[in-house]
Amino acid sequence: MAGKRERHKERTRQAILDAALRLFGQRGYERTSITDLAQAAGIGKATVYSYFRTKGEIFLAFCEAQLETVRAAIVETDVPTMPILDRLLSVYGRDLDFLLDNPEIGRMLTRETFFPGDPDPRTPSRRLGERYIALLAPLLLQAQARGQLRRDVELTLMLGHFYGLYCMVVSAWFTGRLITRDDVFMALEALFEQALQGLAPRAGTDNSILPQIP
Amino acid sequence: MAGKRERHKERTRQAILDAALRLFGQRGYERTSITDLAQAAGIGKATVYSYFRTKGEIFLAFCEAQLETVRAAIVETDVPTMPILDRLLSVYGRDLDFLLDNPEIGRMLTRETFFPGDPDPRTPSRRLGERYIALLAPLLLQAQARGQLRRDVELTLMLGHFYGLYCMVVSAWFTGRLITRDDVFMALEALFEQALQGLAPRAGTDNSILPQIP
DNA sequence: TAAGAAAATCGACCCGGGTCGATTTTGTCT
DNA sequence: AGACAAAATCGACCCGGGTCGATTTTCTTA
Repeated sequence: MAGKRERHKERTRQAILDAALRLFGQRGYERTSITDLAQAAGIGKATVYSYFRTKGEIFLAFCEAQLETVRAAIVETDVPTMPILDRLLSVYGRDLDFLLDNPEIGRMLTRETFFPGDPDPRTPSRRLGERYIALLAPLLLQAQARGQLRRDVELTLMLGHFYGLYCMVVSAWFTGRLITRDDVFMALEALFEQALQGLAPRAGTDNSILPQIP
Repeated sequence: MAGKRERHKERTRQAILDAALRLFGQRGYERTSITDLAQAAGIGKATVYSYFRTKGEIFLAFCEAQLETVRAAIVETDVPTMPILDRLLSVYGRDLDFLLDNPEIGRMLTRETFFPGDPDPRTPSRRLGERYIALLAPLLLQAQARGQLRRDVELTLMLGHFYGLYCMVVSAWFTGRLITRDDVFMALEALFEQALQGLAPRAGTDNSILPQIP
């Protein structure tokens, strides 16, 4: 009988995550103490720390489970034949919906994704970023192949471009510059369009009719 | 004699900030406790809290002072006649230098600027964002007036665009995807160029020679 | 199955951020 | 000057995240 210990550990770990799911959802992250989690999981406080190194790590594990759902919905509703702009908006739109529906979690999660507190690069928060890349890279590659995107730009940079604009929009929501889902979504759309069209003036745009000042 | 009390309060406040400047710089933020600050400022611990609401607020006050220097250098070296791309790079380059030279402070500061922990919008971290806007808006307006930027795009959106890309680059540094100052700077330059040129294919670019796949 | 090693558990504890309420200082009014 | 109110100060305390080391449980192997 190989791995009775393993199975037991796995069950305990899951018990902690279950407790987190329930308590975080119920009282929120801040108002849930490690002791609470330990009690709900039926173990001692110190034992929690032999499963997770910090409270934040529990939170991230909790988030990964949540995001699994969101991501599933994303790939499900994605329509590969649509223009890249629509596809991108649809992908990020899902994520935005989740954030706006779960403000407290959303705040912490975004924060941790873009600017992880722990400088150590082998921490779970990195996986969140990687997940994004894995999700978006194929979209962009396809769009490149179809001539909807420039081919002379490194994939990473293009990915970073859209990712950065998304980050900006979320940040604006964070800081109260954008409030409703519509505000946020429209800003994202406008920025993505700008990214595709470019901010430098193009011939034929009405902005070129004004005289140029040297 | 109006305001003896005021003057005294001001002096105490300054004493705390001086202590912060010294101790944060010496031992770092995390390793400096409120008690340390209080001792160094020659007051009781609880008194600190009648000047600042949280430790983070002290940090932000400390940062504002630091950034004052950086900002001064920025406006000083800015050359209004240069192309907008160079001006933007020069502005953000200053900031990047500061971040890279002061990693611990830089990490926390950026984090707090983009994703403030306190949801309350009247907190000092907001001022950091506002400062940015005040710094960049004139640059962009001038560039618009000179025909270097599209005129049919709202200023806020354009500002957000560059700001977002900057955010992305800093985030990539944070998460160890970009390491050296050169990495970071080149990425920023590439992204800004993309922003100006657009990511959609343009006639005359070598990317259009490949066959298009419907 | 008994002994000893390795892993898991947990209560007691440390530490630091933040609060409370009693006490002192300062300013005001007569 | 003296009495009174308002503001400022601070030591003692609370709370929660995280650690330590002694104790218990499980696995190994002979």
